[in-house]
Amino acid sequence: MPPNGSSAKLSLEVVKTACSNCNLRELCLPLGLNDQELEKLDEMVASRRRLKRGDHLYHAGQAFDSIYAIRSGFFKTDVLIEDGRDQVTGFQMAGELLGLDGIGSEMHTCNAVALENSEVCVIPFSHLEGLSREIHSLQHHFHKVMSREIVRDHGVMLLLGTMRAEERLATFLLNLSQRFTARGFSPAEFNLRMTREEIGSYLGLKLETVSRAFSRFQEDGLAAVQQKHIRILDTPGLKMLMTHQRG
Amino acid sequence: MPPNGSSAKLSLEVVKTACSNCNLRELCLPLGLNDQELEKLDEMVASRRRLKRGDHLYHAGQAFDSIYAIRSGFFKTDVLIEDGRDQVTGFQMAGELLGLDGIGSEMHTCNAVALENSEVCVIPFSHLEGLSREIHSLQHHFHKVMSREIVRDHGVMLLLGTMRAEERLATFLLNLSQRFTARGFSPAEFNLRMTREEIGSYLGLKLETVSRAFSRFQEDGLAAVQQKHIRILDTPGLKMLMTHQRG
DNA sequence: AAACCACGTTGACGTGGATCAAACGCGGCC
DNA sequence: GGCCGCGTTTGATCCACGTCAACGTGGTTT
Repeated sequence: MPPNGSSAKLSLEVVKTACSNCNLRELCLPLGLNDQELEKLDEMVASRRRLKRGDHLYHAGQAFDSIYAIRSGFFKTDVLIEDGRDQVTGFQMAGELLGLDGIGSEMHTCNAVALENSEVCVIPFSHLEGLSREIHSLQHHFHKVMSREIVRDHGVMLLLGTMRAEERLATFLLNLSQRFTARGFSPAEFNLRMTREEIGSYLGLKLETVSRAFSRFQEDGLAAVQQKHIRILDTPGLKMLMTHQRG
Repeated sequence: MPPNGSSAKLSLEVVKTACSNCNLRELCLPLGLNDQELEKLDEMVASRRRLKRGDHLYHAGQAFDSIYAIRSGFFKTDVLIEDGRDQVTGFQMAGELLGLDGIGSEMHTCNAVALENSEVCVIPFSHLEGLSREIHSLQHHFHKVMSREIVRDHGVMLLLGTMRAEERLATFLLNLSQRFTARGFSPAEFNLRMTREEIGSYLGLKLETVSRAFSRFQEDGLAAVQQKHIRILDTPGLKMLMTHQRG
């Protein structure tokens, strides 16, 4: 069984799985709410949606009316322009929100694609705005989530604007590791859900460069890489790569 | 007198210049509010702050409690990390908001620096959250503003991840042009407030590359460039550069 | 007006990553 | 089991941009 393979084991529970008994509530929107607030939140979550690997949760251009909380699975978001250029803007995992990009223009501005079989909670945005007028802590937490998304994007801009290939990949691996850890998985060992090309698109590199950087990590004893299976061997070494270097 | 030179002429008006009679209200937070809602907004804007060229509005690490609406002037925001790397994450002009990055962690995560003498409205964030619980349209508009910031960042990621130097610069110029236009200035002629190095940092290029790209635009008749003064001569040509090309 | 200084331009050269190309590994499917 | 096809690895070559260096320019100081 793969370290954090959430793909297998179809859960049979058709039971009411609401925010109040969701084990992601400390990572997701409910954070900081009390019991009765949580109950209100339960009512807001309109429905669930299951997606198979490769399915689109939404497309760029599609009308926006809900945001989505990932219950399980793994997604990428990407933007593409006429001439065929394509940029992966992020990879999202359980507990994270999708669709915030659509609020501003009332339509989605990127594509969200499941990279493995996944399930999301559908949160009609007007309900969220309504409820966050009632529940201060929900309002505040939602603002924090949006703000953090902006900060995350700034981090990616820093990466794309100033880092060299291996620094980018090291940063990427450490970020994944940290997020897996927060979800109770191994910090050191995991399976990538995305291809080299998708990693490359996210990091502003070509797939060959990503592959070579992985090989280099392997040579240098920083990580054991076998296709999509990653084992981080030297976290401090990767951190060094990420921050240091230059000059 | 430069086309849109807001630098000179210190206005002596100490008059009450509130949102309700601010000529930026269609670009800024008040958008879509009715008269009585606007009055409430007036009360929320706690104070003004004037900054001279080079002054910091806030520093990374500083405690967050307010966001800022630019009344006049021009800013940059940048993040920098230990090893000296530095990424300009945006340039902001009148009517735009600064400080959204600070909500998530209760402290600012980037530096905001005035690139010319500027004035901002100080908006205590708790007041904004309070008022947006009362005024639905304010709440919704604020969410839109944050969302658009995310979308803008995705655009920059696309630029940094996939474009070549001249495409980046063309995109940058057209974006500035469009924003100046929205503020009633000439779409074709303006003065840059930032140095080549700052442009380069924003676009993920070195200052020499920026300079060369400007020279190339000059040669190709796309724009007349004289130090900081820019005159766009061939907007369609720049658009072509921006989107097309590749392959 | 001379001297200074920050910023910008231009040239020569080096290099990291892109591109092109070939082979390999692995899972899916008859 | 053997074939097929996608994803990955690896090598050889190329080129856009970075680096280093010299010089130009416009604005400010004295």
